[in-house]
Amino acid sequence: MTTERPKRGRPRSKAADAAIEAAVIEILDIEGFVGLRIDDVAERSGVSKTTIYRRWPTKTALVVDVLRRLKAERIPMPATGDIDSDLRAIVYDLYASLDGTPLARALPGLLADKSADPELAHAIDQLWSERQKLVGDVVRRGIAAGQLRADLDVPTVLDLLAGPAYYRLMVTGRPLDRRSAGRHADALVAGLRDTYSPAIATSSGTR
Amino acid sequence: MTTERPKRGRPRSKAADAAIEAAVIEILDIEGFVGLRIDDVAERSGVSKTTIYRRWPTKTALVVDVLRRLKAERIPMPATGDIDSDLRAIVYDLYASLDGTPLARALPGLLADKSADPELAHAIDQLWSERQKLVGDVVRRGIAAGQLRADLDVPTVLDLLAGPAYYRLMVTGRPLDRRSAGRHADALVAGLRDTYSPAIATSSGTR
Amino acid sequence: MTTERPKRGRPRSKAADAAIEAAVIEILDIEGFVGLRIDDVAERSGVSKTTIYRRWPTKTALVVDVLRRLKAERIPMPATGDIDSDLRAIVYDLYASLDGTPLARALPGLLADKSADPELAHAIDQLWSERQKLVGDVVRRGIAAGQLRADLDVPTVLDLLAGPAYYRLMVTGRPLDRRSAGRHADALVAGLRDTYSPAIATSSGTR
Amino acid sequence: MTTERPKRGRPRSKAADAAIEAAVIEILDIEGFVGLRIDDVAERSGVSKTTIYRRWPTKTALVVDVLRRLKAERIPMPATGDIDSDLRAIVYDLYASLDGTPLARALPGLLADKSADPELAHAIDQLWSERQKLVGDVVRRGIAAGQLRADLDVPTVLDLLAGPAYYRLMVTGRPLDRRSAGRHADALVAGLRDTYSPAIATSSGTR
DNA sequence: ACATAACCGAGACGGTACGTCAGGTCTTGAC
DNA sequence: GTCAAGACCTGACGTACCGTCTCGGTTATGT
Repeated sequence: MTTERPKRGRPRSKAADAAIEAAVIEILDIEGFVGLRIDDVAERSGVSKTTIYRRWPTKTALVVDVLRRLKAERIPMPATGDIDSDLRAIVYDLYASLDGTPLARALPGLLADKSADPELAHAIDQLWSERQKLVGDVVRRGIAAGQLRADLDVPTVLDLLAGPAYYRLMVTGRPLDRRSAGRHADALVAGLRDTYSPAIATSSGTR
Repeated sequence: MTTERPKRGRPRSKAADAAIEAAVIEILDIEGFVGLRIDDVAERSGVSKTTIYRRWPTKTALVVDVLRRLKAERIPMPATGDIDSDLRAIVYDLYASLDGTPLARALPGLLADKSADPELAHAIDQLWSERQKLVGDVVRRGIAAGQLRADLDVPTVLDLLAGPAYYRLMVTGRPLDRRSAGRHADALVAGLRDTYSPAIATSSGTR
Repeated sequence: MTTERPKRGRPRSKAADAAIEAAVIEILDIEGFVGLRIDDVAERSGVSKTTIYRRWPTKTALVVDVLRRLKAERIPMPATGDIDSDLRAIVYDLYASLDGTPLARALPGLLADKSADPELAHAIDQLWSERQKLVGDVVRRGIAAGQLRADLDVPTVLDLLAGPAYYRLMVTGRPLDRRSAGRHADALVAGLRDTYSPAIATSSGTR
Repeated sequence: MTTERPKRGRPRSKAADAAIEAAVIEILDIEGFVGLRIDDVAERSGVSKTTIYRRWPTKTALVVDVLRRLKAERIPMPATGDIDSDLRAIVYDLYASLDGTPLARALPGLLADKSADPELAHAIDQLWSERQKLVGDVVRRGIAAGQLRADLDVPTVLDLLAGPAYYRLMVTGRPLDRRSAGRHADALVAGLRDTYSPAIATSSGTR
């Protein structure tokens, strides 16, 4: 129960929200974040610039919020307990979320402003926070259960899991398809696993 | 011999070049790429905007070129043949080059425009190309020599080596100090190595 | 009897009218017409913008109407028949109505829009029409009675009587106090009077 | 010799000045001051908005300056010494300057902002200052020479001379043609003159 | 020696987008 | 049907930064 305030005055148009969101996504897909102009969003969505600025103080805030809502729709990440398949699922999921999605089109531009804008930094961090927490739990459990190497710490593993994807997206520009996701997952998962017994099983059984 | 043209007229001031470069680096450090204004570069360097634009067609080209020259100063990467220490050296070197350097301050902004500007994309790629080639050779040799797992391919390893650093730089914003470089190197090198004998050596000897 | 229709629904609040009028006058006094914002009128009067716009189609119409009502309160101009004192009374009255009154604060702004807005033009003209008619009668009688120079026509006299006051109000900005009203009246009345006998009386008797 | 400064940098385009001025005058004539939009001035003159704003901080300043330059072109007012014809010339000249001229189209709008903007007020006052001084001299001499009534003071006469014209321009909207100028001049000049001998000449000779 | 050509500093210029503001309309729930 | 609240559209404003252009003036070389 979030207070359910009486709601006086004309309520904000939900249609406007939807139209704006749609327009942002479309333009993002065509022009990317840098090429996205608020005037264009206004025109394409049929909503006035005033209305956009009433809801979001700046272009950046608008895009972040649209992305946040998209993110929210995603189904929760399955955690089976099998460290191998869980890590693979995490990697595949990450790649899918960055392959041709609005997020992928917007990220480079957003991250460019991040260091200069603390509020933006926080907002962006929020985008992953939830998921990162879940992934962290999986990793922690894996270490505790002896499925992952004991010399690993959680933040390091998170960096290793996510890094390559963002690197491709922003630096090399190479595709983030399932195939490359598979390669990264293979190499990482094999390397992170505890190497005593599973390593032998791997060397014979994997691939 | 690059033609050695007759050189009529007043030669371009070398001092201007130096002053511009210095100004760009300073401003980059304070403001980052997005906040860097060429009017400011002109004022700070004591060089006129005209002169700047005579040499570089655009702000982006200027910054890329400054970075390129910085990069060129770096000593060549040592390749000892010992895959373990070579990979570690590569990782440490990468982290050092992204920790508080002008490159680090400029990268997010440059990458933001990359997808929309093919020329910029090419210029940025040039920045690493040489080094990437060297790293590729090391990895290739490691695989051929059986020091690295046989199921790895070169591009994948490059992504794994470089990804985490860029991820930290641009996404999480966490520091890229030697400590974290060490953690990443540890985890990666252990995982990438062929797991038969070296794995045992590692499990007992590392750290 | 204009039928007095049955009046369905909630009757319009008379209190709202009063509050709006008061707010307009106050704001006019502080900000003038240009600086008067209807949002401010709404807030200050405690009446909603909806209500204001239900009654007046535009900011200009609102202000004109408020002025009209103020004007209506003024006591009718005394016409004694003595051309001298009548003209003086007219001038004094005019000056008083423009010295620090809401009308004075609003006029420059209203007149600015006048030429572009016929309806406004008409509404403003209405503000004086009645009084102008009375003044016209006085002048006409004065001419007919030989008290005023025979070569004068009514519109010219009206311009001469009123012009200086508006000129001060809008152009020079000098005060419209009784003192200056007296000076103008003296000069005008003396000049307009028939010059045969009264002129001699004046030259000896005035001041 | 006003130092003739060395003039560094690209000089301001005189063509731009001319084009802007012309555009302002044209638009003023069609739309009046209120309807004049900087964007339109830019488009019509072929000069960018930036350039306009570089020279004048605001629309008002622009218009005032254009008017000032127009005013400057006017030939100096002839002062013959014959009070009668001098005053008539003054009145005719004033009417001509307000009949269908850019000044006339701009004035109501400018005066509307005058009371709220001290800088504007000063700028507007400057527009007449010179001429007012000359007229003042004529009046002063007339009084000293006994040609004008001794009970008159200069400011009052200035108000009487100018007032009716502005009143017509802004309040009644009636035309300011030569005919009405003549009527006002007749009435005023006759009234202001010393009434002993000239009055008789006038009553028989005028018209 | 002196003309020529390219440079340089200063600063105006055109263009594109930004974010803001005020007027006037419309929509909701309450009365 | 009116009211308060507040969202909404329109159209203009003034600002910021980019990259270009135009001056007057400065070096170098080449005849």
